[in-house]
Amino acid sequence: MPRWEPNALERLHTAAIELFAEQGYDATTAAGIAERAGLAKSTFFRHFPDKREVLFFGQEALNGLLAAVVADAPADATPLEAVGAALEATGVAFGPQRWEAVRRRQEIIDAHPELRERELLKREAMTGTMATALRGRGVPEPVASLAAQLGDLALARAYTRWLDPASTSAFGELTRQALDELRSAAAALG
Amino acid sequence: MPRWEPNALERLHTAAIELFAEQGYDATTAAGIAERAGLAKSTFFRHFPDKREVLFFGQEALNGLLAAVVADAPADATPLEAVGAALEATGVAFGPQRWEAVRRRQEIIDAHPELRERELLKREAMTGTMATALRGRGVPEPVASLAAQLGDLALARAYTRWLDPASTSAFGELTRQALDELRSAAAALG
DNA sequence: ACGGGTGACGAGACTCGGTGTCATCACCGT
DNA sequence: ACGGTGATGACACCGAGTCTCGTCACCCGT
Repeated sequence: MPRWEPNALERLHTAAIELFAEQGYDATTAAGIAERAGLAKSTFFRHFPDKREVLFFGQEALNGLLAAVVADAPADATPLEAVGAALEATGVAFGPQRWEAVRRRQEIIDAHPELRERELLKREAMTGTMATALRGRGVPEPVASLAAQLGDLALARAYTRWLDPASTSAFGELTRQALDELRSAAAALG
Repeated sequence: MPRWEPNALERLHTAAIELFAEQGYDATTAAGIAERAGLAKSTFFRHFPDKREVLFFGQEALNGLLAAVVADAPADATPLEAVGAALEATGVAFGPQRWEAVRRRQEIIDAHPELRERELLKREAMTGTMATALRGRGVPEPVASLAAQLGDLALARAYTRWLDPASTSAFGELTRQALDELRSAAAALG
C-alpha cells in the first residue's frame, strides 16, 4: 500500500479546474484546491509555482513542440512557411472535443487581469522560442523576430475565431487562413 | 497650515523609487514606502492599485498621446507613417537626461517576472490603442493590428538600443531606423 | 534480511500584498 | 457658526506564497 495516492499533480489540476468552474477563480483558494485533492496547501505550491500557473499547465511542452517543428521544416522553406508549420502543430491542443474546456478556461483568463498578464508572458515566451528557432535556421534579425511576431498575431486571430461559436472551421484551417491574411497585409503595408 | 503635506502621490512615487534603488524591489514593502513618504500603508493603495504600478506611472498619459498622434497624422499618411509619428512622439519620455533613471527602472523590471508581466500588459494596451486609432483612420483589419504590432516591435528594438551604453543616437533616430528595418524586412518576407 | 538514505508529503508559523471599515479633522460653502 | 466633504490614519482581516521541520514508505547497498 503506497503511503499516498499517486498523481498528486494531476489531482491538483483537476481539483482546481473543477473549483474554478464551481465557484469562480477568485473564490477558490489554494488551500481549497489542495483540500479537494486530498493534499495540503504546501503540497499545492510544490507542484505549481503559483495559483495562476494551474491554468497554463502544459505550455512549456507546446513551446518545445514549436521549436522542434520550426527546426525540422524543409531547408528551403521560407521563415513564414516554417512558422506556418509550427502554428498548425499547435492544433494538437485544440481538437474539437476540447473546445468546451478551452472556452471555459479562456473566459476565466479574460475576466482576470492577473491571468491576462500571465497569458501575455506565455505568448511572449512562445514568440521568443519561434524567433530563436528561426535564427537557428540562419534567418537573420530582424526577420526572425518579425516572422515570429506575425505568427503570434496569426495564432491569436485564429484562436479567437476558433472560439467563436459561429465558426465551424478546424483549427489548422484557421491558422493557415490567418497567416495568409497577414502575409498579404504585410506585403501591402508599403 | 494644511492638515497634511501636499503631493502625497508624488511623495509616494519618489519614496518608492528611492527604496527600490537602496534595497531592491523585493526588500521594500508597501508599508515601508508609505512610511518613507510619511503616510500610512492604506494611503499607498489609495494612490496606486498595487506595488508594481509604481514603476509604470504615467503610462496611460503616453497612451493618450499615441492615440492623438495617430489620429492627427496627415490624411494621406500610410498606416506605417502614422505609427512612425507615434513612435517618435514617445521620445518625450526618453530624453538624454532621463537615461540613467530609465535604465535603473528597466533593470528592476527585467529582474522580476511579475514586473515583466505588467510591462507586457502595458505594451499590449499601447499596441491596442494604436490599432484602434488606425481603425479610426479607416484602416481595415488585419492591417491595423499588423501595423500596430510592427510599431510595437520597432519601439522595443529602438528602446533596447537606446538603453545600450555603446549607442549614442537619439531616441527619435532609433525609432525611425527600427521601423525602416522592419518595413523592408516585411516586404522581403514572401 | 537489515539499515541508512531519499524524497514526497503534512503541519504550521510567518511575511507581505491587498481589501475593507471606521473615525478624524482641516477645509469649504452656506 | 455650522454641516458637508474628502483625504487620511488606524486597524482588522484575508489569502498568496515561503520556510522549516518532522514523518515515513520506498529504494538500494550490504
